[in-house]
Amino acid sequence: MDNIIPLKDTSLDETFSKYEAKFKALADQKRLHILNLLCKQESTCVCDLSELIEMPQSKLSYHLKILLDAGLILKETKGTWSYYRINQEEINHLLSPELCCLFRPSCC
Amino acid sequence: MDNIIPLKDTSLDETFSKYEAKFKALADQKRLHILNLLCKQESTCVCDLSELIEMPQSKLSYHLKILLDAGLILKETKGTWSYYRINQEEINHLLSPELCCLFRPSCC
DNA sequence: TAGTTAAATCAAAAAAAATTGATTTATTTT
DNA sequence: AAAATAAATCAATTTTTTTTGATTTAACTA
Repeated sequence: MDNIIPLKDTSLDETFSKYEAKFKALADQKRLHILNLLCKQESTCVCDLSELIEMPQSKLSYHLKILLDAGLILKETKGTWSYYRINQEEINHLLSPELCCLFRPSCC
Repeated sequence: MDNIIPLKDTSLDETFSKYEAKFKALADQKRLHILNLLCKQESTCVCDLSELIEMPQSKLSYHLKILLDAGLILKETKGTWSYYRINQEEINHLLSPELCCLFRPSCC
């Protein structure tokens, strides 16, 4: 019968760890810019986004993966193309209504 | 007559830059833990916090400075002591009501 | 006043994250 | 089928952030 009285609050640690990943994903100008563009675009493929944001493809893919892993965006693959869009629900759970406006189409 | 039609939206860049700093401050487990503790503590000096969180003083001061520079906490100095407390207003502007609960005393 | 304590800062080292250009895999087009 | 395109991944490098322990400055305390 171990761990009846845990020495530390593990669930709180896990909570912090979870949000750390999400805030890390948000903690970058380029990624905030990507999120802002994805808002206005419905669903966009990497090559179009790459032109829009003026960023080389491999670099963009790197940043998209970080946003995807954090659950802030969603991906749908059609053939060779990957279409990304914002995960509005997740953004809404995370950010203030006021801030959501930066990352929500036709709000405010 | 320069810059009548700016090539880029500078104000949006500035906005992203501002939030980048704030999210960077939030993008760390230890700092989230500090914020959570400061919520429950009213106002706390570094030495007490250092014991609570089991973190050496210089390391704690480093992280407190990051939170302070981002405007997420406030500092008041009394003699040799520095008392830190959460900047509730700023947190509320930034995070969802649901998330604010993690960093707000007696909420939820 | 001398000794102690609080907390910020510093410089060096370690760790983590970002950038770059090339490669790979799969798909589409000609 | 061959050439071209989309996008993920990789390895090497660069940049940024964090950690560590020591030092400094100021203010308490005995």
